[in-house]
Amino acid sequence: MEQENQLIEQQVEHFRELCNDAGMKLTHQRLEIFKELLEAKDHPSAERVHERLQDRMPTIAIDTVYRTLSTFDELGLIKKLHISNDRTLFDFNTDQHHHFVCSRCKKVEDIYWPDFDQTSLPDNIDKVGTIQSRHLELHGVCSECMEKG
Amino acid sequence: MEQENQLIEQQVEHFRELCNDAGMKLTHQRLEIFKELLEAKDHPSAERVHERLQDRMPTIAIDTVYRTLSTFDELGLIKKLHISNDRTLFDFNTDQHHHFVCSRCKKVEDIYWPDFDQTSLPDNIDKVGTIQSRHLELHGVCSECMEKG
DNA sequence: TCTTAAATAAGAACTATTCTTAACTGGTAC
DNA sequence: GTACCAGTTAAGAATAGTTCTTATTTAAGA
Repeated sequence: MEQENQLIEQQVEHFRELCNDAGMKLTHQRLEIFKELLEAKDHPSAERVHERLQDRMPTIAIDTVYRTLSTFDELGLIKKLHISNDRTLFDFNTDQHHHFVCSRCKKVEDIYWPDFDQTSLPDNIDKVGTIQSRHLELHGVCSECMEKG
Repeated sequence: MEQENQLIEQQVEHFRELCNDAGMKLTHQRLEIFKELLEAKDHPSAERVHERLQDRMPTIAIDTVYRTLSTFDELGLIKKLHISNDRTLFDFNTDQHHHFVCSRCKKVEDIYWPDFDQTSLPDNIDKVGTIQSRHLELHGVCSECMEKG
């Protein structure tokens, strides 16, 4: 518990610096959203994040959540996911990884595949442009849904 | 020209069978949208498809375009693309391929990478679920945008 | 030609997201 | 500590892509 608090304090300090470097105010709202994403292990929508903040910040506006998540995305703290077009999901895992999407329950799971990350792209890719990132989306049926038949 | 017409006639015949097999009426609207997608080499939105049909079918409703494209998606004739979350794009290329997305001009280009298509997925992927398809998204800056500086 | 279930047009409705505006606040200068 | 100000927020209106509702039309089989 001591260690955990210390770890969080470190992260908050890191966030404080980030805000400072970006010339951005460290607001209560931004800090709480930042703390929330430290704990999230899934890929929530903005609405879901807003819901989770209700206990601590009952008056925070959904607009603020959208705005803050977009800001964090620009800072590289998180990534927007465009899996289905009805809502944007947010990924708080900044390690290089990919995604599995269950076509039944719509669950999204992180996939690590370092071997693939290191393979070089097709030769003729230069003609297309300069590649900055690669993201693989695997679609199928997750184990839980498979068991349910 | 003779050959071209013949080729289109074959495709239309193929479409007629598809409708028949699916127990679906071959309507004027569906046929025109099908013909349109035979020629499209890009990744248009539903609105864009609707625009392109204006000459031939000035009274077709945007709703019909959305409905028909969804139907075609379910039939496997086309694929919905969720690149950015502000609009769904449609991919009329049914060959196995991937996509490059330019972060500046937002252009989407098809990428073929058969070697990757044949590599087996990570060993522990079975734990996650049964994989049915893979789709790679490469992000970067396209050659045209690079030249512009 | 008749019948009927399916499909369409038109526009209303819906929903995720962004915008507008007035009030508020973090950070800095005094 | 206090005052100031640019940046931020809350609230709700506005926007835009997409889907729904309903009356009308049509493809396809009898």
